Amino acid sequence: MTTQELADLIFPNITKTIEDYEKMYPPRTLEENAKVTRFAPSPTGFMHIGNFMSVTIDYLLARQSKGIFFLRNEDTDSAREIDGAVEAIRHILEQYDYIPDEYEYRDINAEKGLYGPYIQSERKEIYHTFIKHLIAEGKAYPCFLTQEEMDSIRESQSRDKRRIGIYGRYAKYRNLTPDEAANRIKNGEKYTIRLKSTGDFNRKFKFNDLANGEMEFPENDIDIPIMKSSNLLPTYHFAHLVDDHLMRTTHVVRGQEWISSIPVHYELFKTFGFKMPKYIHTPLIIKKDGDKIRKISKRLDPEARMTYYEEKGYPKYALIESIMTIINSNYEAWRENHPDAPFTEFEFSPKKMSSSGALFDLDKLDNISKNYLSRLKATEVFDLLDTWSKTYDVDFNQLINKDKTYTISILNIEREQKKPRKDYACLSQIKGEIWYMFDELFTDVTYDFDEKLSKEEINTVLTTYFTKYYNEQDDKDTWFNKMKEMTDQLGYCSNMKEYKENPTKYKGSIADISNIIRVGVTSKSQTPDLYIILQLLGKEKIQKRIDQIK
RNA sequence: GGCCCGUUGGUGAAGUGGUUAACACAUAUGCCUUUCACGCAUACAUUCAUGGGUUCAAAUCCCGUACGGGUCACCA
Repeated sequence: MTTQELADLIFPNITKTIEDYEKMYPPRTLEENAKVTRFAPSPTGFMHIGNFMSVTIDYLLARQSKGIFFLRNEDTDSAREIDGAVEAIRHILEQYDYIPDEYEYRDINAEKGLYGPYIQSERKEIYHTFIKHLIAEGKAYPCFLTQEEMDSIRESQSRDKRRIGIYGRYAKYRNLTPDEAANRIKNGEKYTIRLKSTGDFNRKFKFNDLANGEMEFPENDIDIPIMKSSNLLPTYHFAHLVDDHLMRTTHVVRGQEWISSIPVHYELFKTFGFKMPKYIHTPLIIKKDGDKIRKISKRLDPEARMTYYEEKGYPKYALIESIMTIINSNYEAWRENHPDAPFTEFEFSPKKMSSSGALFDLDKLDNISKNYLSRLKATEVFDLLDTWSKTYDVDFNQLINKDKTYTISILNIEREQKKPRKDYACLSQIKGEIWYMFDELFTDVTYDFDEKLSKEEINTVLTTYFTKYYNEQDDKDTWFNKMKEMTDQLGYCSNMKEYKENPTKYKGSIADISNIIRVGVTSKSQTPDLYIILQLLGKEKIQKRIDQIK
């Protein structure tokens, strides 16, 4: 029996050839230097911050070069597949406007692009064609090692401090004759297909990673599995080879944890004589855990999941800006000079990417987000808040919509000016900043009056002010002059400089007076401008609150 | 244990043989101010993990050491 006959026995229904597929998926006709990138997550969990970094780069490279950015669903591990994962990924991509040029979702049947299917489980026939070719050529073989056998090999290798893996003399079935292999298959033995590696571990080859520069690796000599016995789908390595070749990917962006499989990918591409894509291995997002440093984990670290930021209501701009500063640290300087440019105009340089792990700094995120939100118009903030609260705080959503104009004017306090306030970094923090403006939330309040003040004093100030001085129609200057007038009248000092020089001469200062009114009306000792707050609340609400104190 | 990578302040980092070791965030203090916030100002690495070497000169080049990380599945 020949290897070709063995290949026919294993894949009797495969009649196409590699050449057929080369014709079906010809090289793309794109502009010079156009990059073809892909985001290729496996539907085994929710999107995390590391994925987000990769996909941001994918998107950026494709957009900047007038290339193609496509989405591929790497669902070859049926056992670990999680319901809803594909939807979650789609949701995130839509949220950040990273819309793939080519994609397909099983449920919506919307196929775009000529290089599909983009779902690996639907590409079985393609993979089998490539594997069949390899077997026919004697470059791959069925392996009948059982799990137990492999476990014991690994154990003994580890005990003897040898390299771990199925290679050399451990590759027990690599030299089986086609007849012997055929017999076992006919007997119904389970098998996996392994690459018959021709590499030499003692030989080195150079590899250039766009982010990390030149690296040297020993050649791969491990007979890695390329097709699983369980579902007859390829392993990641083999699917990467076939898909990125046939889909004509030019740039593969993935996490640094993949660097160690470069020798395998190098051999795979060499075996077929395909040109390798360029690789950008992104820094791992790390986390300090006590004095341990580790890769950030979806299970352990809530901030690793992209949904964390959605729940908190961070604007997408802030996330993109934050991740961009990690991707290229000169991004911040660029942003300073181009405050309004879309991030896709930034010239990304893989070389400038850090090759050690980076911590995703939540303080930095807050700062970026605060700055961004502070520059928006009140109506824009309202829209964001409205959308967010519809999902994450329904009661609050109803409240802010009860009197939309009122809510917007609250959000507009000290906004749309040269030095706008920066009170909140995310939408979920807004309620905590403005709740006291709503009577519905102004229940069971604890007043933050200065402990040194007597009840009588508070009462005096409040009644004096609201019976003798307060007038809703006053403009800001008149209002403040009246405040001063009352301050002096009550034995306080309306001039701060003077008060600071002789604090004992007075009962207190205009700051104390203001604060009594402030607390009386809002319960808080720290709020934005008092005048605006009084204006917005209006006479009726204020009166109610003053009565409530007494 | 093998292979690969890394180590500049609390964080992201600039820096590629001669700099007072940028910048941003965080922190602290002060100023401004009716509170808070904003803004402004100042402070924060005597030193670039460490030992040695090359050099007139090293964070920058070379070697060793230590430490840290990634990876070694029919998982991606």
